[in-house]
Amino acid sequence: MTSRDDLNRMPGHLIRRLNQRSTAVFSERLKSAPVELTSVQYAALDVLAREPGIDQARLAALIAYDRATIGEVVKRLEKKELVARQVNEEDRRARSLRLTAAGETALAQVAPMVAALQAEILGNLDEDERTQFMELLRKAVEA
Amino acid sequence: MTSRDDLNRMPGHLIRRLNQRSTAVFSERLKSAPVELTSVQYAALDVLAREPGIDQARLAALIAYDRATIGEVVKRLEKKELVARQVNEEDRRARSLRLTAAGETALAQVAPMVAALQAEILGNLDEDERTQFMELLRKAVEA
DNA sequence: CCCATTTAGTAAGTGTACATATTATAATCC
DNA sequence: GGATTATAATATGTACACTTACTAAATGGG
Repeated sequence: MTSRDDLNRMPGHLIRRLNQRSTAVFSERLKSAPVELTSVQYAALDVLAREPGIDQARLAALIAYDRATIGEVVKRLEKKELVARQVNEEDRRARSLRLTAAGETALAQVAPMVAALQAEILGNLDEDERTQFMELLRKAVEA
Repeated sequence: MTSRDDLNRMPGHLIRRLNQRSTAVFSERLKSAPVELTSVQYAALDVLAREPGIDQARLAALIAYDRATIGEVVKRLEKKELVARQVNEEDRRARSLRLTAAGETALAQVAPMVAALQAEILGNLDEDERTQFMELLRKAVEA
């Protein structure tokens, strides 16, 4: 007999499925938010609140994306008027990024929802398992 | 002081980063393959080898994707002549899918590479941790 | 048998995600 | 200080990934 279910023993496949679940939970919960955001958009806002004035390259590095993707994400956030972008006069290649007032408000409203939904992503695990899993996850992702 | 590093304590963020690592390892290793495949394309070939003749809806269900995405993936595999698609005469809405000879060959060549790269995805974990992690991952993803 | 519902696939639209190339600007080296 | 090199952003192209809407075909109930 050939081995059944090979795919479901592969880390790559299971990781993809968990990520899928993660984004599904995120967008489902965010539907009831005053401002609808994707998880990437949320991550960007979160970082910009902590480090106002950084440019797109630094933002990309901080949330672990390539610059091209972040360029698109920022463009959409700018369109929604949650982020303002201006040429950095010290380095005219760079665009300095900041939250707008609406961006600050949106982040404040959404942050608790995002925090709350995290447990649901790992809803099949109990408290202990979740802690354990997070520890291993952190280690697996380390530089 | 505000809490530093919130993002890096969130399952969602870490899961995304691990998935990112997973796909990066996959495409990096597959560059030296005789046929270059994405991880989704590989998953599709793998399932079709086990269950020849299934339609796109069933394929989508087995690898946990939506039908629209699988439609695109299959279209590309058909273009590469790795998969053949024909109208199911018992249900003319459905398209019956099979590997071509080239598809069988490609899968046979690539399967060992894919199996080998899985450990690398969790390369930051030791043997024990990997086992543990896989157990929790499986549980987290369960229906 | 006929209509309502369901289902398979496709189409259209949005949003990542990344590689590669190009442009503008900055920094460095000779 | 002019050429070389590096970097920020944008542009282009490919491949997911999902939602909603649509078409065609099958099914189930009355």
